[in-house]
Amino acid sequence: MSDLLERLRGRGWRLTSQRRVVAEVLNGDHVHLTADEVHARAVQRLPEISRATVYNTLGELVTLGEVLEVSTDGRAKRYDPNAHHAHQHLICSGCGAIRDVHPQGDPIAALPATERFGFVISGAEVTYRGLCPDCARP
Amino acid sequence: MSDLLERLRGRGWRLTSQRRVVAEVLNGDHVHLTADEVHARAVQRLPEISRATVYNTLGELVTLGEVLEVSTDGRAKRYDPNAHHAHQHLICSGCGAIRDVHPQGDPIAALPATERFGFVISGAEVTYRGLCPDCARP
DNA sequence: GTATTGACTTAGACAAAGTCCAGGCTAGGA
DNA sequence: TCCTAGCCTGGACTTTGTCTAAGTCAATAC
Repeated sequence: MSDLLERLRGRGWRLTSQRRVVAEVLNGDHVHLTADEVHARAVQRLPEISRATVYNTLGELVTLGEVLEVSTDGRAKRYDPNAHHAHQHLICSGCGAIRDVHPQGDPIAALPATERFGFVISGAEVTYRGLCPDCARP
Repeated sequence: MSDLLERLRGRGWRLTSQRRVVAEVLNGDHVHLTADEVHARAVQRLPEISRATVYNTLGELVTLGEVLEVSTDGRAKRYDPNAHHAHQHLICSGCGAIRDVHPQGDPIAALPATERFGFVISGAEVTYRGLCPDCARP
């Protein structure tokens, strides 16, 4: 946690109370929060923090590769602090619950050269969809 | 094309001029249009068609499994009429271009039972990211 | 400890994407 | 031809995110 903040300071980040709070919220017990959810939790610790600052900070963390942006449903983006461990997502079509999962093999390897159309491929994101045990119950 | 409309009529769909136009636009030469782009093209054929109708019709086509919704960048959703052929997407991080690609193997098979957490998995969506030949040029 | 300064933050306006609603219209069956 | 449930429209509204001008403050230098 303060690892993260120290790392960012080393990269020229100013260490403000707002950024500290956003980082703390992301590393709390809830993962995959939306920007608005991050803001709501941040406000509890720092009542005057603005929405714009939360958006800015999240955007910077994504740019710096410290946080992953996950587009689950085309609505609000979600932010995943677990960016340093390769993983994919499993989403419940019923209730929207998200779990981190670790499939076997590298999805990029599954794409033959003839299907790459000359692109330089930098990453692959896999989203599994299904019903969680609660939503699948009859 | 009229295959599609006949199929939908068989499912109890009313065949209105608005729905016909939306289906025609989707099957035109551009794939992966946003809802707004679909609307813009539909208006050229049927000037009084409303945005709400385009959104409703696209939503119904997605529900019926005739069209795929693709969330490329967390902004506008895009609609892919090629829903009956399993495929994934390759997106250029530079210009946003999208190509349909066909990876080898089934991504669902790559997810071991221990990583499914009791979910009933219904599908997997793979998004490859990279730079297209034009954007990769120095 | 104080001064300085440029990066950071704020409030609020704005924009884009999508949804909802009341009222009018119409495709398809009788 | 008539009827009616389902469909469409325009416009207001919501949600998510961005931008801007003015004020604030962390880090550095003195």
